[in-house]
Amino acid sequence: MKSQNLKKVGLKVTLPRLKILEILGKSTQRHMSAEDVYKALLGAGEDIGLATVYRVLTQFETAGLVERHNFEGGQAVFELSEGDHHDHLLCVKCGRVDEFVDETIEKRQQDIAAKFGYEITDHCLYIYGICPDCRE
Amino acid sequence: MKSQNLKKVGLKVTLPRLKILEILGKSTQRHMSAEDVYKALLGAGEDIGLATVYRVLTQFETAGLVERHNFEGGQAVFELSEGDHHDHLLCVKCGRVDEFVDETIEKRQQDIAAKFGYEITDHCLYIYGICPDCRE
DNA sequence: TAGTATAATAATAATCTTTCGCATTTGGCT
DNA sequence: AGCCAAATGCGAAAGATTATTATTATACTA
Repeated sequence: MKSQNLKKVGLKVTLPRLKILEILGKSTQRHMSAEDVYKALLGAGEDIGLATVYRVLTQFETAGLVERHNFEGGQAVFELSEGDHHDHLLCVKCGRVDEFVDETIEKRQQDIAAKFGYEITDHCLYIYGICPDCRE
Repeated sequence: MKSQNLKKVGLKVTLPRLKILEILGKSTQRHMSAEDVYKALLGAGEDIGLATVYRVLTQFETAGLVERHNFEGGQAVFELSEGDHHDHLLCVKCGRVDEFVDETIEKRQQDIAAKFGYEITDHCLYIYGICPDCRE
């Protein structure tokens, strides 16, 4: 139940928040910009302001319900957190996004951070390229 | 000689371009935002517009003279390309940036891209954390 | 070396993304 | 049902970047 998630992180259960969670969960694109979410809401007949979308997404990020990614191209995108960390492969032609997990890379990152004396808070790996479909 | 670099990539040798290259090369910060470069130019007594800085940096990026990074926090940063690819460690407290190269990670990325059928055009790995100095 | 076509710059306006401020509304609790 | 704090909506504002256009500088040619 979505409302439980919200309560758990100390956020009131409001219609905008539920609808935004629903959009993020149901959309065919896992990675959506605030604008994308806003348009999807309008399309679903919900009258929710863009400012609210931004505000809510930022709160969700802080609460750990969604992750924000700064891909190339100006706007940040958000995706529902599902416990598992993963990295991204992005097609520069069609915008397709694939996800992957690689334990070797994860471990190396830990090693590197340790070598430099950093305490890791977060990390992201973006591989840009041309996806199989766009290579003819 | 800097002017040779410019000619090589088909850009006219102009004062703004030379000065921007110089700033990027001499600054103590290797990673500068367009605004940083602009301020440095003003500080050096050069009267070059911010729009020109953006335009030139974008041209340099296209020409492969500089790399643009979309770190967290809104504005893009640029650094002089020096042949060698490297990744970044960033301190979320003080903004310090360290660079590293890891062959194991590079190889794994190739493997992953191959597995998904992507032809890599670019990639970036950002590890965010707290640097040794900021950990007391 | 002067003349000319073309590309680059400056300045400003425009655009795009994101955030802020404040009046109004809603949710959670009694 | 009723209150208080928190959330929303709307519009304005802020910040980053790009576009427009008239002016200026560069590269090339004679």
